[in-house]
Formats: sequence, C-alpha cells, structure tokens
Amino acid sequence: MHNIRVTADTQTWSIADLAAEYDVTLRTIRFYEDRGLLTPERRGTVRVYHPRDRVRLGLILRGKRLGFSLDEIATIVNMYDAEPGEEGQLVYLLHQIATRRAELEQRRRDIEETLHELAEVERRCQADLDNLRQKTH
Amino acid sequence: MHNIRVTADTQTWSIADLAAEYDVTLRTIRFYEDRGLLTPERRGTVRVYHPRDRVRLGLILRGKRLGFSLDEIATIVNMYDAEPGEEGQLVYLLHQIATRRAELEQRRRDIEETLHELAEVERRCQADLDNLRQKTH
DNA sequence: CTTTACGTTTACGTAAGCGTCAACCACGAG
DNA sequence: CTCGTGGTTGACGCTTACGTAAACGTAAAG
Repeated sequence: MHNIRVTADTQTWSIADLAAEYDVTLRTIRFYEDRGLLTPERRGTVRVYHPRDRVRLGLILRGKRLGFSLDEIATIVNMYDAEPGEEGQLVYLLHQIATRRAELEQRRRDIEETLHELAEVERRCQADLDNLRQKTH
Repeated sequence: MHNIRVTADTQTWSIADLAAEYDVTLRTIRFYEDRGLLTPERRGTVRVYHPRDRVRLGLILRGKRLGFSLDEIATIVNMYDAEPGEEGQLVYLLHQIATRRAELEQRRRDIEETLHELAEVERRCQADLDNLRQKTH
C-alpha cells in the first residue's frame, strides 16, 4: 500500500444509504445492530454509519450468501478487528480460523461438484433440445 | 443394518441406515419427504429407501451446505432426473441451470475472497503470537 | 408373555431472520 | 401551519427447518 495518507476517511452514511447500496431493508440493518453485528454512531437518536460499519455490512451479507448463520457471521467478522490480545486469545483465534477455513474449503468442493453436474445436465438438456428441433424442422 | 440384498441395484436402506450414514435425524429425513424431496417406497407403513433416494439425500445435504433453501434445493435436484419433455420445459430447465450456475459462481467468488482475508488475519495473528513468545523467552 | 428395537403419525414448540404495521419525532419547503 | 421526507422504537406476525414428546404398531428375542 503506497497511500500513506488518504483523505481522512470521514464519510458517513444514513441507514437508507446503506440499505439502497446493499439492497436490504432498514429493518434488516436494524436487526443486525440488535444482534450486535453493527454499532453505528448515534447523533441524537439517529444512526450514523462510518466506513467501518459499511465494510462490516458487506462482510455480513457475504457471509449470508455463503450460508452462515448470523451467529457464525458474528464470530467471523469479529475476528477481523480483534486486538492483539493475550496468548490464549490468539491461539483461540487461530483455531477458529482453521475451522472456518475447513468449512469454506468443503463448500468450495461442493460448489465444484455441483457445477460439474449442472454442466452435465445442461449438456443432456441441450442435446434433447437440438434433437427435438431437428425433428420438427 | 437391515440391508436385504447387496447386489448393486437392489440394495435398500432403512430410515435409520440413512440417518446414520449422513448424520441426520429421522425427523429430518421424514421432513424432507414431507416437502417432496424424497419419495421412498412403502412396505406396509414402513419406508424403504432405494439408491435413488440415497443419492438425492446426498444432493439435498450438499445443497444445504451451500446455503440453499429447501425450496431451491427441490428445483435443483428435480432438474437432475427430469425427463426429456417438450421444448418449453427444456428451455425453462436451461434457464434454471444458467441461474443456478450464476449463483454458484458468485458463491465461489465469495469463498475465494473470504479465504484470502482469513489468511491475512491468520498472518497478523501468528505474527502477534510470535512477538509475544519472543518477549517472554 | 413381556421386553426391546425399530418403526409410524399427529401435533405442538422453537430459533432465526426478517416483514409489517402503529405511533411517534424532526425539519425544511410551500 | 401543514405537509412531505426520513428517521425512531416497540410489538406482533410469519416462514423455514427442524426438535420433541405422545401414543401407537410390529416383530423378534428372552
């Protein structure tokens, strides 16, 4: 990274901004906060989202696409900004990482298999279709 | 094991057999049947599972690992043994396949990203740990 | 005959992940 | 002053994917 200093990253978003950007409802965003996944600033009663919150929302939604539960996602995203901490903590974190990695690699294998099989079904299907059109024309 | 015959095509399984093999509960298997995902033979009231059902159960569970809902899984596994059918059907099926493929490829990208980021976190974490152990020895 | 193992249906319970009101500010424009 | 826009907190509802009894059938073993 060559940009030692960037413009002070002071941008903020409203709840509606993030909802529109990520195509989720306000209810969803507030629900994630309720579950401790987001912690926006409050100006009065109003939520103000900082870059950190925005990134986390992205991570949460990616986790959802991967089929993780919100609880699992919580442990994952909290790993990202864990402070150095003590030895026990670090060892625990490394163990968590290994576990998640194993899960993800299993999922990747599942995806590869499924893609191959879908390709096979598609081939059959396309053959049937060609065959059908051959006859009628 | 209640396997009646072990010749390749004729083998059957009890509900408990499949539950043990795939590590799910009987309730789960019956629930999948209720949702139309499995259609075991009945001998009297008792369910008897054929190779086809066993394969489908495997597909269902793989679909779950990928984060698909049972409804989505239903459309996917039903694609596998669709009969040739008429043109409209085939076109529809091809469209479904394209959709699923796009989803899966998105998931694969998500996984790659997450794996890379986990590797990064792990690196940081390992560095902190090494640092800590350096100091105490 | 009773126990044990394995199966069945029916039905209520539950946790997750939101959807959907209702009722209430706050504020700038017309 | 009123209206529209955008925000807030409850609180109840709903679907999915099962868990968890309860109550019963059947067939072999002791």
